[in-house]
Amino acid sequence: MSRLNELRLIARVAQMYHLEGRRQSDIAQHLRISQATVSRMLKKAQQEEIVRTTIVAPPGTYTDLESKLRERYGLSEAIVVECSEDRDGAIMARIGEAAAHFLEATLQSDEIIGVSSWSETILKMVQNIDPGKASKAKYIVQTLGGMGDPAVQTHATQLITRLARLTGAEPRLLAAQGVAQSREAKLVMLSDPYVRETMDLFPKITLAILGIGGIEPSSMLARSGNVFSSNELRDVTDAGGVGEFSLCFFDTEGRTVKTPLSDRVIGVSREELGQVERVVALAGGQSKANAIRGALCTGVIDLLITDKFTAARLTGAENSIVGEVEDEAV
Amino acid sequence: MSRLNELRLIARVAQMYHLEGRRQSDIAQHLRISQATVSRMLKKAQQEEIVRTTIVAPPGTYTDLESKLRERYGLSEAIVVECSEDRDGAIMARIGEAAAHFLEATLQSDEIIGVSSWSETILKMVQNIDPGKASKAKYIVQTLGGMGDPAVQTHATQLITRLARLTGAEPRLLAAQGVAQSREAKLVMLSDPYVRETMDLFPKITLAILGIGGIEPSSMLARSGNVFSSNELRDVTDAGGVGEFSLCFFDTEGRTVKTPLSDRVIGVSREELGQVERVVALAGGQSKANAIRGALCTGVIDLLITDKFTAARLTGAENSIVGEVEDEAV
DNA sequence: CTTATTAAAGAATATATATTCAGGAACAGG
DNA sequence: CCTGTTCCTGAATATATATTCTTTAATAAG
Repeated sequence: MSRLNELRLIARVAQMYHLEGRRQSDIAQHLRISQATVSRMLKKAQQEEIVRTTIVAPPGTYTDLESKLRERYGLSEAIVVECSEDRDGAIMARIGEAAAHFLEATLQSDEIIGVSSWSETILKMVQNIDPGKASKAKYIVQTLGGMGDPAVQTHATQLITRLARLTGAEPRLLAAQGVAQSREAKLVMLSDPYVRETMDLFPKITLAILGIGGIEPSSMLARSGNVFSSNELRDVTDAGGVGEFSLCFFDTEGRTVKTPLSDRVIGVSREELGQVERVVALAGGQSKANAIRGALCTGVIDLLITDKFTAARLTGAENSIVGEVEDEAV
Repeated sequence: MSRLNELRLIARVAQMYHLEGRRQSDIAQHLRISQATVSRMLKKAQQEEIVRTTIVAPPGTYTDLESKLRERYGLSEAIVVECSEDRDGAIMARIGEAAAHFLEATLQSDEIIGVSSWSETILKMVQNIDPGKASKAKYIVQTLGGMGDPAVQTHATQLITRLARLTGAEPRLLAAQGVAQSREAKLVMLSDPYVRETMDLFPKITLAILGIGGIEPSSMLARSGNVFSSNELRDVTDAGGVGEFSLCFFDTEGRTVKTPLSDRVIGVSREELGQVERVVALAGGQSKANAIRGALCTGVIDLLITDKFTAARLTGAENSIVGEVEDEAV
């Protein structure tokens, strides 16, 4: 019976503290007990579930999917964005916005940011950065050489340069092909002092921003400006490759898939990425689910920004998200 | 759109703080923002009602009735106890228990406690005090002389003495009649050095514990050991008197009701009670509702301990309490 | 193109809260 | 009737949190 009286007092203390917003010392004085006791009572109130705290996720946020992603793939953070339709265009736009906000909010001074230049999602991110909202970064480092068509290279250069301007950082471009014609050609390029200088920054990158690519010959070949032959791609898929970031290929379990191609890539290595403090991946869309899953299994990625549809596929919660869900195979 | 991204971040911060129990600085480090920002985000989360805190009153407690009592009568605190049946015996027992716990929990060292000796509810309180749980008080002061029958006087003395022992205090008895035969008889008693000594403590009382009495001739006369005549009581009721504490009579609005009787009472005055830091009243039961209402209106009482039925009557919430409610006139 | 004004953020700091510590009492087992 | 043990306090203190202050930059008005 006196337990009830004790709980009543605790409930009253909790009421004064949480609902009336009074200070503990004020409550203590009011009830002629010590502040320490009030603090202990409040702790007990939590334990006894006399106070219950609920987080109401704002509509359009997917706290649960984010939690599942974090737990399942050991991510440091996950951001799942609302997206009305499961179309790549819309998805990339939403992810880009979220990534831009994330960058604005959490960018620290003097960071060295590595960017794998030619992902469309990253482009969307850059387009959405509010100039001045992001604090000063030090360098924006291009972590992968350009691809084929000089026009595309220009885009990459512009993306890096623009991001550098937005963050007040110095751009460090990688004036080289992403994929050299041969191992020898790669060595030649590496001997270029400018290339070297940029690549020497790779181990100093504090924040890497990656796109994740799938390996469907069609898009891959197109994107790469026909640097790869169909045969080379088949080598990758034959070895189990399901996707890549910065042209580091991996299989479903996230294991590195090494092919002759690997030796020709000029860009940041998986090992170097593993050393980076924060690796952020931006990716979403039906076709990429498998690639993303593999990427997450590499353990390289700290933070994933994706859309709700992809998040649902990745967590096996296809049927639990609000709104229409397609039962696309994963 | 970026507002959503901001809210998402806030929700995540709230989640980490409230659900995962992480420190703000930890969260700040995790998200690469300053602790100050986390603090601000958490405040915003409250404002935006992303975090909702609820106090779940333990079953058997009546937070709502307590709030209403506090608000309606300007009480510092109110305690409403559970009580299965609306019977005076059960009610007094429950109130006594609650009062005992209250005293144990909130008694400070070196307090001077005034007790109006002959209320049965107070007796129940004393019976329920856990020896040693209450900290040391200084004096237990009897604030009203004994009533009629010497046997009853003995009870009063025992109550005071016992409470004194339980709290490690020194008992200060009022060796006098509660109601003198005449004004002259009162003056005689007041000249007694022991009586004087105790009464000199009245202004120094830091905590007064009162019972509240109604004025039905039957019980009142019985209780008083026929000190009052029916006529005297009629004087009181004719003047609008509805109740008393420490034989200070008042009407429905809490105004003092002064009759010739008043000059014969030997006990603490209403004015002296008004000066006391904490005045606790213990009272409940159908028959006393009106008296309690008047008592609360005097403004003398800081804290009321009562039962749920009485509380409901006092707040006009007869129909809103859980369980059976009698529609007794108030 | 200036010059207020506002907003937002982190560093420094003030304030509030949690925890450690020491003391006292109850209890159990010698 | 003693211990040793546990539990419970409040005082002192360590720690965490809120706020102030200052800087920076954006926006609006002149």
